[in-house]
Amino acid sequence: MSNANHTLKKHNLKSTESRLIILDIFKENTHALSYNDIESLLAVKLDRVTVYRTLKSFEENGLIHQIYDGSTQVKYALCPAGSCSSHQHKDSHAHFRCDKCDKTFCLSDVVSSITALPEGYQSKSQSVFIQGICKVCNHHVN
Amino acid sequence: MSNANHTLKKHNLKSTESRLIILDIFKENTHALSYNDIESLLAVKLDRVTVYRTLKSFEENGLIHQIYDGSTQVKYALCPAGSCSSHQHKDSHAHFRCDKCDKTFCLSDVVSSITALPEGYQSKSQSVFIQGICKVCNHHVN
DNA sequence: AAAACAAATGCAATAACATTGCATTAGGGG
DNA sequence: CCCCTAATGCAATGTTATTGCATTTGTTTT
Repeated sequence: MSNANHTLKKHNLKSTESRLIILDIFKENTHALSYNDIESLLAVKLDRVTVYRTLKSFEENGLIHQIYDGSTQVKYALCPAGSCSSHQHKDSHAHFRCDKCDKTFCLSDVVSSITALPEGYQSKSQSVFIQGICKVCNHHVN
Repeated sequence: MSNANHTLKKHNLKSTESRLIILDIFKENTHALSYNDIESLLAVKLDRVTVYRTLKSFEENGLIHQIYDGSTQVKYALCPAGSCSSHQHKDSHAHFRCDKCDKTFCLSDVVSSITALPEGYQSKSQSVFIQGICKVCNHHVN
């Protein structure tokens, strides 16, 4: 059984062609993907609805998480292995958006801490969003 | 000259009826507002396009900033006095979304710090997004 | 205070993104 | 290999946001 196949099973997802294709796309791309990104990376055309529903099922089963990075479309990225379940997403790692290439990355190792919240507020989760220049763009200095 | 009038002038915005109405709505609401929120708070009906364009002009002139809080619509909130210009938004304060009432607030005093970024990444700005229970909802304990 | 000009507004049309219902197909347990 | 359920694809529709253009309004100049 293929690796991707196994991943789907592990997350209680029936292994279908569309899901394998989309999962593959995520595994081959280190940055977060919007619906449009995925569509343009598809070798075979899949129906729009199928893609949206696949993303939804992946998300509900803890395989990917949503990222709001200020672009008009929601983006998705693979959850760090074992960190998310169908019940709760713990995508509390940092997200980094590059001002040059506009790509958004998960930085799993970056953690944040905050000063105390005002009286009365209670925090359940927090996440940091960083903007700057990514590794790749920093090396392509013009 | 009214206070709101003065605020508009200060941000190089022509003082018009629509702008005064919308600015007023922001001043009366401490949480971030989406287009729909604003529409339903309007006493007088304004054209959708006018509202969107007003928000755009406010944002371009440093009066409000956008917030992406995971809801389907972009939200807007007043910028902390004097912190933003037409050239750059410094909305690096924390944003807090309440799980109960679904409102999103700016917490200007909450600051965050992060651990070092991976080699090659360079940060220009960062912001924290916190989810939890807000002040008001914490007091309405059922 | 009125004319003149530029910017803001409102309407209609359309674009961009996302979801629903339903008939058909395919995965996988038995 | 059959059968049942879940996944898929199509068509239709919903939601959010933007554009072009004619008209109106705010402000500057005289």
